[in-house]
Amino acid sequence: MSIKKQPKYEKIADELRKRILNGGYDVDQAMPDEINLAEEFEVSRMTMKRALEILVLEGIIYRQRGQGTFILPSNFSQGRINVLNKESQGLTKLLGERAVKSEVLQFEVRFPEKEVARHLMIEQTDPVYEIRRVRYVEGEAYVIEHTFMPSSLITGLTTAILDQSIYRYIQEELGYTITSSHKMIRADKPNEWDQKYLGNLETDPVIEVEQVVFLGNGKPFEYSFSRHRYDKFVFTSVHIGR
Amino acid sequence: MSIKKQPKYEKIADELRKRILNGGYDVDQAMPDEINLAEEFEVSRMTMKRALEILVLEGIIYRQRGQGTFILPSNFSQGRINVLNKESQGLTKLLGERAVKSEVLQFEVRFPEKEVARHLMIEQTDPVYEIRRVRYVEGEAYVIEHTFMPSSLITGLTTAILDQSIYRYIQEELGYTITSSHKMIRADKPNEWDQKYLGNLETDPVIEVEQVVFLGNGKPFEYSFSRHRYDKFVFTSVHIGR
DNA sequence: CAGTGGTCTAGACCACGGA
DNA sequence: CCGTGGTCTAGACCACTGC
Repeated sequence: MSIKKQPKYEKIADELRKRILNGGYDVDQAMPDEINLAEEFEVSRMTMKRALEILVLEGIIYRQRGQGTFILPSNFSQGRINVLNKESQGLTKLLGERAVKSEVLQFEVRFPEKEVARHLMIEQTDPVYEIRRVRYVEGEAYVIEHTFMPSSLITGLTTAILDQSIYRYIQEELGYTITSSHKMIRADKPNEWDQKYLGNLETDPVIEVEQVVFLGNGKPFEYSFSRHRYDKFVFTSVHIGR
Repeated sequence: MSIKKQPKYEKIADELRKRILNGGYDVDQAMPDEINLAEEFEVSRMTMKRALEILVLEGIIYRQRGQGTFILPSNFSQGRINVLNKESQGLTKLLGERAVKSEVLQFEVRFPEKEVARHLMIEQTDPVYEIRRVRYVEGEAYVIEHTFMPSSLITGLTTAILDQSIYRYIQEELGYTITSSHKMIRADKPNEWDQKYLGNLETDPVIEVEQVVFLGNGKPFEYSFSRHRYDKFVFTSVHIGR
């Protein structure tokens, strides 16, 4: 449904990813070399390299000079919601079929503290929305979000929107693209809010994600603290190289 | 001191990173465009793109078609040790000047459980080292590591090495290169070991990192669980695009 | 030595944003 | 329209691995 023009290297990466996950290549031996793949997809070698590089960064394959390209057996199992380093979509999209509901605890406009203004790259005289929501997955509380957004940028927010997905509103109604995010992940002891709304015991830790999210025009539009139930989430991350 | 051949795009990225951090470019306006930069560094436009792409992925700059390349004000402050998504070096290197010491709690060779063998991509009949260490930074306990390594791959380990840095041994003595890692980060309640060795209270959470680390030849050599004091670490991660 | 992936080039063409 | 970054090419040359 996405009408977006997708570059060749992305289409190829998608196709190869599908093949690999469906067992289209033998795990025990090298995949076809990049020259053959380039011929098959009728692209230049550089473009094929770029497609393969995506899969390398996703941790799906590894490549070795003089040897070939090999599939990396997928590690790690589940049980918790897996928040990949490569996504910044927000819960609603992350879960797909599972029902996500929100309860709005706070929704107001005010002047930001210095720290908030700094992260949003605005002046302290530019008003921001301050929002607190509890997010429920299939009726169970999973996350408390505490979010700041510049009201001049994200206009027309209503509680009706907050009940659903802010991200969808920003992308579909306001027409912005969301391109990048900077996250800090840490653990913390539960505070009163966590205990009250996440149903946490005094001894249940929370995972807090402090995040700045950017639009395609380079402007930060969200500065938020999300406190997750420790038994429901895990954060994965792949690092390559040097 | 590194005798390694460094590609042009890395050298350029290093130089630009230095300039940006030293205030060499005005934050309020676009950096020189890629054509001019390519001329300055006497490389092709593609190579300059690649250098700039590194900085984009590091979250230092952002680029916009039709607009230019801009510096992204560095967000986030400190107080805890910052474990970047882009590193897999191990504590010793991460800290540099700060004194890191280890206390070896366990060091033996045995046959691995099924899960361990699976993550290390070996048979259950291939023996592994099982190692538990407490890592101290300036005399204070920061992390408990529980590590498995194939003994056929990482040969000649001794307690003397474990007292220092395993990674240094692998790279400098065994001559391997460490290229990538897959991490899962989660929070947990402290167990007996955490409370005993990290000096944690019953209510202090820990951050557990489950990790598989790979050598340049694609072989996993480490499967480990590191439990960090929640008040000493933070994990950062930058996500770009699409 | 042959076969692989890694780097780099010079240039074409496209897409987007602002004047 | 111009100036920016994004995609893609065809090919050269290099570096590493294993035979």
